Amino acid sequence: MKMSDSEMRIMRLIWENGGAVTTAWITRQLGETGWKATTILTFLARLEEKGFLTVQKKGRQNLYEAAVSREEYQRQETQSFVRQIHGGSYKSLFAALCAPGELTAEEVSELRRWFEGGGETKGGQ
Amino acid sequence: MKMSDSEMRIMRLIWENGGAVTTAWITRQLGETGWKATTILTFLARLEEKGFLTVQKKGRQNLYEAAVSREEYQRQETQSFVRQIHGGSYKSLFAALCAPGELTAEEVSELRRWFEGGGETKGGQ
DNA sequence: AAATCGTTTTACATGATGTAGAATATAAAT
DNA sequence: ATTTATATTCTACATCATGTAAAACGATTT
Repeated sequence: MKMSDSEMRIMRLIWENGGAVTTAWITRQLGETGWKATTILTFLARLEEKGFLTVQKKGRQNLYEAAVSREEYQRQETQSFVRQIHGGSYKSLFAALCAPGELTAEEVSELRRWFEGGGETKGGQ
Repeated sequence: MKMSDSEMRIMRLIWENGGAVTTAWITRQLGETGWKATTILTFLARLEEKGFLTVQKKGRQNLYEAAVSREEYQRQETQSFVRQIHGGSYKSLFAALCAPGELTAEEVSELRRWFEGGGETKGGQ
């Protein structure tokens, strides 16, 4: 299941926040988008249908919480991306990354260092 | 510009073949799909509109040729993928790749070897 | 009882995709 | 030259995802 750009924007907020959030809170964060309240609720409902959020009621309000972590989602998407675009070949992926102009020399050496260290990372986005 | 699954299937054939191909040739390769001739021609026309193919006429037949190499397309898609899913962070991408169960130990060491060799590859997908 | 507020339903336009018949142009056969 | 076969282009349409939000509903506060 994939999320649309708008849905992703909402998920990013929830992921960053960490815990459960109310519609009001989300709406506040999304102030600059100009999205109407019902529009936001539509996105939230779809995120729930798709299994990315769980909803629980507190009085008449909804509390939303991530059902899938950002890391988990990124893993899934990365896997499916490598399959789709690179025919499942990680070599192909790395070749694309290492094409001139893709990664800076610094990023490459960071990658190499990281590789030599056994690939343990928690940082990054 | 993105290509759909069906379009991609056709592009793969053309990329693998290398040179310019006729509709007849493509149709032959796609025998098992059961796609009607006009369906295939629709996909080809869309690929041209999107700038992935060039067409030239030879008599009343069309000759199609890739306008974008597979590598170029993969680079583009990889870039846009990292931006979209990993917020532009390569570290995030690597973290996703190295999550337990993503790459086999063998794949990791193959990648390391490849990396140490300077990242020159023609193989892979 | 009425007004308010948060949520759920329903609606709809737009664009991508898969699918292919109809129409057209053109080369081949008679 | 006329008919026929064939390749291509046009046109069409159903389905799905997405963005957008009004209408309806239910609980609560006034």
